[in-house]
Amino acid sequence: MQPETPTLAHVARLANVSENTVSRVIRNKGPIAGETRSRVISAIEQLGYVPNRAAGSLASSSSLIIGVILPSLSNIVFPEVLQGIHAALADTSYQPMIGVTDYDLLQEQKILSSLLAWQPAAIITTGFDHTETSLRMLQNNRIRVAELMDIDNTPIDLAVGLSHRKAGYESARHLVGRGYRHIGYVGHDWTADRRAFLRYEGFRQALQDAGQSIVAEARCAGGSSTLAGRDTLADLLGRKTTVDAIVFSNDDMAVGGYMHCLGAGLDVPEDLALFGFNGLDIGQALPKPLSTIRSNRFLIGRTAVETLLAQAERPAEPHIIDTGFDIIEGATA
Amino acid sequence: MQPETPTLAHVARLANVSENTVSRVIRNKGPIAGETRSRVISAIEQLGYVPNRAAGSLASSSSLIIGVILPSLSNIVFPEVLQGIHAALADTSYQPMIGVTDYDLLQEQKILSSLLAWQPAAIITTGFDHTETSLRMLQNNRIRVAELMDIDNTPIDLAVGLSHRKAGYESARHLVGRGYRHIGYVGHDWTADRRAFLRYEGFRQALQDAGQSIVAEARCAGGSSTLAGRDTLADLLGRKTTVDAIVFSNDDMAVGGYMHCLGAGLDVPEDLALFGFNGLDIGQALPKPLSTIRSNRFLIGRTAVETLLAQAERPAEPHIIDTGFDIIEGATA
DNA sequence: CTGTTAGCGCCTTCAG
DNA sequence: CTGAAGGCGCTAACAG
Repeated sequence: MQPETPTLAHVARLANVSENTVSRVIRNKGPIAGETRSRVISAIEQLGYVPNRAAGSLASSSSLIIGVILPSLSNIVFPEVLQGIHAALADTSYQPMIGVTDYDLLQEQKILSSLLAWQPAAIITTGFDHTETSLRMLQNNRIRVAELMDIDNTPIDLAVGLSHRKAGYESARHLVGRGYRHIGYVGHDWTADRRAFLRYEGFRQALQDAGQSIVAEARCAGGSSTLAGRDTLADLLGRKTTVDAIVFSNDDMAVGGYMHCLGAGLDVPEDLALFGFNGLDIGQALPKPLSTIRSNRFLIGRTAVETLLAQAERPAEPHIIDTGFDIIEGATA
Repeated sequence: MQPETPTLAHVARLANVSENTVSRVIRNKGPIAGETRSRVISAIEQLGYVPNRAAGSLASSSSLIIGVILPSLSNIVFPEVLQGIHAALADTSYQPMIGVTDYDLLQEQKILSSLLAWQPAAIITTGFDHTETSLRMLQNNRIRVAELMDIDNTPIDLAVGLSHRKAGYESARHLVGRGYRHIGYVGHDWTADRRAFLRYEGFRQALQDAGQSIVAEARCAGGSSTLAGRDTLADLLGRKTTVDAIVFSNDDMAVGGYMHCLGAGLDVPEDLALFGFNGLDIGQALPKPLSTIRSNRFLIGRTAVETLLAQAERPAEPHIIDTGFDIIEGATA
């Protein structure tokens, strides 16, 4: 009753050719007579044949899987990267296989090993921090590897992202250019988020280059969130330091800061200017759109996949693609 | 120079057993002498052996892949479901393989076919709407299938979610109970989001049962978003109908509505009460936490995986798991 | 408790 | 332009 699922052999018999020919038609490889091809194609359709990917992978020792390793899904930034990856994969036969590390390098290593067991065509991961073992696995494997988000370092094969250091620098320049002279910082824990730290570094450097310094700073424990942004800004303002502008570690925190100002009756930006990072929708939907930096997450994901698929061989030299960033003027700074 | 990647045969030789024994140790299957097992394990570790999943899948005609089909990644709700799926998969050897349909059933069918080509252990998808072909593929395949989010219908195998009709009903009851008598609705396009429609239906029914009706309603074209919520509420209020409370199609829309009130100088809930759906963090970070319904997305994903993995065979009767919902009182209604 | 024997379905290599 | 042969690495079924 279960109709036996068709294999290459079934298609071949029906089309009166060898299995090999069918395989060639499917993979668009080698010369095929037009007439033969159409005969094969109609046999495939007639049977509703779908190739068994496991068999294909085993025989060719490489699969149509793209391994994707993300630090988190709760930060909307990474689903957006994933969207870009999906968009680029949509018209191909590749499928993403996903792992989430929770910002834990050992977890990354475990996931990497599971993913490599599928002999994926490429691995996409985040940042430059990996365990020794992870690095070794990646290097002993000639498959392509993309490291996303950050470009302030040398990748194994390909890096796609933006300079967080530069982005941090520019946010300070923006505020200084607008005449703010008492600039503070509100952020979250850096240990898991090296990029937030790089932005902070750039920010500090820019203030220094402008003859200023950070007048006050507060960081919460744990990751970024709107609630944490609200509470951490409240903390900082409780210290009564004179502050006229705040750079936040990202938009989540900044939106939280905005909420605090609303609740506390502070006018933004007259009483306090706010500046974020990422350019999330939620920031742009505030009564006054958030001044921030757009970080093109979708583009990062899409570009990575496009670049990886364009060339199956790992290039001799590591390659870096800067997807850039833009300042969103907004109305809060 | 490339150290040949070790296979079962290498491990077997080193441990002085047959390949089969190694395979049994790895899969924890069949009786193995303790001494043999530890010899095999140390050989595995010594070689850094990682099983080739493609070969395993081919031989067993079933893989450690869980196919996951989501309608979208831009709505934070689905990444949250994905988190739940990941959490339940974390300590297993299963890997999720993900597809995104953009709310298009034909796209779902294509993704389903690609996923099935990997002979996954199970398929997790969303809602009850599928093409005929998709249904046939799922039914001819004895693998387990979960349909998430919604339980207002009969699933193929397993449904995990909540009754959106009931949730809509309860939101109206809440508002009526609070004394609101001029209740409106602000939503987005239902054609792609059947669940939003079900909530609306329940909402309408509850008002009717209470001898009331929807005094005004506005729906934007396209999906839900904070910006759309802001603009659509503005539209509705522009009509000058008397309204004292609004039920939104979800929290994104409701947060947008809150933003409109802030900008327009309307006091919430004195001038206008707002009620959402989902219980997103952002709603709870508003100066007044949003009154809404918590929909337990993480739990839905986790429960689905746990239930699917608990039993490899599809049960005789379709099964429904209600993950429920809670009213979050909040301060906006 | 362990080993032997056959494939799983496809792709690669080599002939023709 | 097409076909035949062999094997990818693992697991299932059966012996012993």
